[in-house]
Amino acid sequence: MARTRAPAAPPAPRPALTRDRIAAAALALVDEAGLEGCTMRRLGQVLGVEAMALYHHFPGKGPLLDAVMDRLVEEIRFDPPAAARPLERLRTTVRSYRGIALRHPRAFLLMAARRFNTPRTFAVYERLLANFAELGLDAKGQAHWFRLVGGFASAAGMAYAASVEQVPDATPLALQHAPQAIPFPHVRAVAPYLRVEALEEAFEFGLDVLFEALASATRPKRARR
Amino acid sequence: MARTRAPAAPPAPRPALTRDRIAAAALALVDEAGLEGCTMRRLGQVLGVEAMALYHHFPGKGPLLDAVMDRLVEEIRFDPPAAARPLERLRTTVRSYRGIALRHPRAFLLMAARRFNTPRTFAVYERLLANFAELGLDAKGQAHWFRLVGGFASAAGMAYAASVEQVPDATPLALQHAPQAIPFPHVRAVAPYLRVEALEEAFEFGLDVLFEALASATRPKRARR
DNA sequence: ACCTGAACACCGTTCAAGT
DNA sequence: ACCTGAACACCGTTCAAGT
Repeated sequence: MARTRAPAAPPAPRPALTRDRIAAAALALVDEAGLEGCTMRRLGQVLGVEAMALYHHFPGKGPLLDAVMDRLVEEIRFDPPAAARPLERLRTTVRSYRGIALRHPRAFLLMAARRFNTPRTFAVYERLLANFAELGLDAKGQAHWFRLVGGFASAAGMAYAASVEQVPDATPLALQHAPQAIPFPHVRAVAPYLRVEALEEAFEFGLDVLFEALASATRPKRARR
Repeated sequence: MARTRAPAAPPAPRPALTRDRIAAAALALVDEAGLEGCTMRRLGQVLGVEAMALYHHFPGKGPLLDAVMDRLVEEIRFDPPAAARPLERLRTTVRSYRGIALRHPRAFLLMAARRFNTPRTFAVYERLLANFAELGLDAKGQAHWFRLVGGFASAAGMAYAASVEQVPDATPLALQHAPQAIPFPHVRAVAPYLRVEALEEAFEFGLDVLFEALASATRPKRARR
């Protein structure tokens, strides 16, 4: 019965339970076990505490997931204005947003499916929209380009997540494993370029198209020099 | 105890349980109760059967959700080649894909997060890629433009779904309900154009940008006339 | 204030049994 | 072949109780 670990020492003076420690453990658990594997009970177990203890720091699982998102958006990179031109800084930011999917493929769904609802995530919106504003876009233009560029980056992250994720209920993926068996000629021909190894290039292609269009939409019409 | 409905009649000669009837009921249940509300037990109840009976038609919930996706992709519109030019037919198809979110906001997440894995969904890929091929794109170009245009449409559908969906664990949405309280000037200025009422225009804006770029990328270089 | 333990109302799925 | 009923191993969350 007795576990061999820590024989007689005081029962592990575990660090105090805080919102930050809980959110960090939750993200780690999602990374390891997936969103459906991150349960209040397992999370409590990881933290050496009963599941119910978590409810003293978060009113429920929803707000806890919001805190996980707060941690994810911290990985978005905003270069200082002096670092490069507005368009190039924006490109860095968009790349880093999609890059979250590479490090947290199982958590990225939160970014794509949950609303941004916390002050931290709103601050991210603020910096991002400020960057669009720097390009000379008015409020409507900022919204439109944000939806276009942000939507594409979000979908690109999801595409990566879906490609590497072995969700338990997924049926076998012919596209990835047996392309020669596909009875559709176009799909068969394109399959190599839809594989996970090709996602990086496809993302950069899309970025180039979008930023070229954005550059030409925001370039001053006269005084072109 | 006795229910008033159907007093003494034979116990409702319910139609035979088939994969199609189950999938249709599942989609209706998702539309009504959301993805998390569509449980095997409730679905059985809707169909007048024990939950376990469903396992005789589907090996599990994953394949059942694949069947729901099969029903969703049936709503994607492919106009016949005679109807319009390839670019305009493609635009119709992309619009109709994002339109699924308008009719099935709670089910659309399946399209964005689950892999296409059934013959029916592969047939959709085939018709879509064939349309890209008509534009003169090679296999890699088809893949890249599919990722770009399809990703944008997918994200646009998700944006709509997230805007209308009252997920139970969502924290109050300041952006939608109390924009004047937002302490971020850019967010506050742009908020009106991010609301659900503005999504249609933002989607059409994105479509215009993408299709203009696609048109210029596939336009024959010489013989421009 | 912070955590526990038992309980409630659920899940998806397995398995043996019915017809 | 098709469906049922009981059971298993889970969920998120409530509530009363401990310290």
